[in-house]
Amino acid sequence: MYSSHLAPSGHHVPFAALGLTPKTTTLEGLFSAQPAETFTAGQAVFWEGDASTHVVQVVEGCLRLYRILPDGRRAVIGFTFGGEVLGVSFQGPYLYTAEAVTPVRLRRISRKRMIEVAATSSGTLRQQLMDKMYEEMSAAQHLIIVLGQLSAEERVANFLVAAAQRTGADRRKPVAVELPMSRLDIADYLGLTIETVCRVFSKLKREGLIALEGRHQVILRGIAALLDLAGEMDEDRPCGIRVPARPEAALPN
Amino acid sequence: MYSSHLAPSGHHVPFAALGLTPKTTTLEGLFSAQPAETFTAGQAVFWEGDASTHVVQVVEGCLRLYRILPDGRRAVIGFTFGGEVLGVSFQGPYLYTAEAVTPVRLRRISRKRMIEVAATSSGTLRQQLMDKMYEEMSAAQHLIIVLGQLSAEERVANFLVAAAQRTGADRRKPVAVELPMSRLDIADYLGLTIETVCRVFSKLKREGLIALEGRHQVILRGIAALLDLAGEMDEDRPCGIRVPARPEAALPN
DNA sequence: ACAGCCCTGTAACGAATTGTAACAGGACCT
DNA sequence: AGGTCCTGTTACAATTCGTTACAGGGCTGT
Repeated sequence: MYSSHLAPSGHHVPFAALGLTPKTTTLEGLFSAQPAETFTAGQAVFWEGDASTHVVQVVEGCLRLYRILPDGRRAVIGFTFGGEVLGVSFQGPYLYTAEAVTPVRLRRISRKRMIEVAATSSGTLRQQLMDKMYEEMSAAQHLIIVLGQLSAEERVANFLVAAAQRTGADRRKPVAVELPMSRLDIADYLGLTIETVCRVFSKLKREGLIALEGRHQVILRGIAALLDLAGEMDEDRPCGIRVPARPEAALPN
Repeated sequence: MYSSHLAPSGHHVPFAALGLTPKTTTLEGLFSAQPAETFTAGQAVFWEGDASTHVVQVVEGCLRLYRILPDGRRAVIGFTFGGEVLGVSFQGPYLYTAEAVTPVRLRRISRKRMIEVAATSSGTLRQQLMDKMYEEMSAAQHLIIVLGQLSAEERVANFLVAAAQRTGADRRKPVAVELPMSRLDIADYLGLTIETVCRVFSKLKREGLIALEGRHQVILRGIAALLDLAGEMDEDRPCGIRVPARPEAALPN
């Protein structure tokens, strides 16, 4: 989401040309050697609390990541789309359940193997893993701010803009965004109710900022306005106003 | 915040006894070779957006970690206390500003050095770094759930229980917890206002669950009840009710 | 000691969000 | 085609939380 160290392949050529097993010095190399597995919508890929035995790369489709609270509430932590990698940072049990929203194709590598390879290979793979973790961390902290500080409208605007960005579409012109997940998924992700999500969608539609094409497609018309609504929290755009620390130094506070 | 992998020191003894340079195979060893720096309350250790040049271990005191939003709102991401390590997962710029709440003593290691050592040393240090990242990730996701799903009262209960746990105090008996940060810090951390935090504190006090000793100390009387209020979200206690995926498989959803 | 300031606590009010309920629309089944 | 189920939408009532205002307490500096 932040950097593009995950170079769009094109790096494996030498090894492929030699007709050898795919090189194991990049994440792509490792994953591409694995068979693709298929999951139907609603099927779980792994469960919260299970030993994190694998690292997953989604090839195609959409996963929702969530936890269930003791009282039954559900917190959706995130969504994973094709081309994205999942669960790199898990030294302990999986922190969430991953479930297919749409039919999904994915590849898995055992964590054990990943660690072995990372320990022996050159620094490239290690670097990629670290980058992935940083991305995961960035995404988590972004969500923390969305949930902690933003209003319902701001949250939805953020969600839409983030979805648009994920597709790599450029700003400034209307973009059609696929939202394969249900309104409930979105609500549980944004810490809102399904009704609030609907209401905000309707409001944005009335204001001409978006258009709804069926349940799973939204067309963003006023991206600039949406970005504005989103508090421009979309990108890593630190508003690093270096407020000189208020001189409370002497306080025991 | 979750586990206590950071054993409360007592590990360096052998090497120190030999009078050798501190071993570089553990985090503790690396840090203990660094001089302790001092920060006064309110002073920043690093700024959001800066290149993340160092990894920090807080020796004593309390840091608050926060980001400022474009419109001036402040989101406190977390607090770091003595014995805890900070910013392990930063491959890119710092994601937040770290500022001393109380006077702080800390040690720093340059990230460059950390990477070099991790690359050459045995797996121990790498393992420790990964564990730290997993902890950071766990903490972030815990906060996501607190901010996204819990009510004001549940959030405060959670905060108190987490603070108690951090001290390593055992449940079941009253614990005195130091809260060096201000009410505003707590409010910005929990996504509430200062007044709401106060109200909930008052309510918990009325109900006899806590007692307030001055502004910076809380005595938890009914930890069981607080845990209950907190939704028992305190520990990594996954309520992994393996709900068999609702058979929406056939849906295009 | 006193004034002044900041942080904190309390209460009344209002706004934002949520819950409830009723209805519309599409997908699937028979 | 008709019926049923599920998702999504809208309106209205209920609740939570934020806003505003003000009072108390501790620390600072004169």
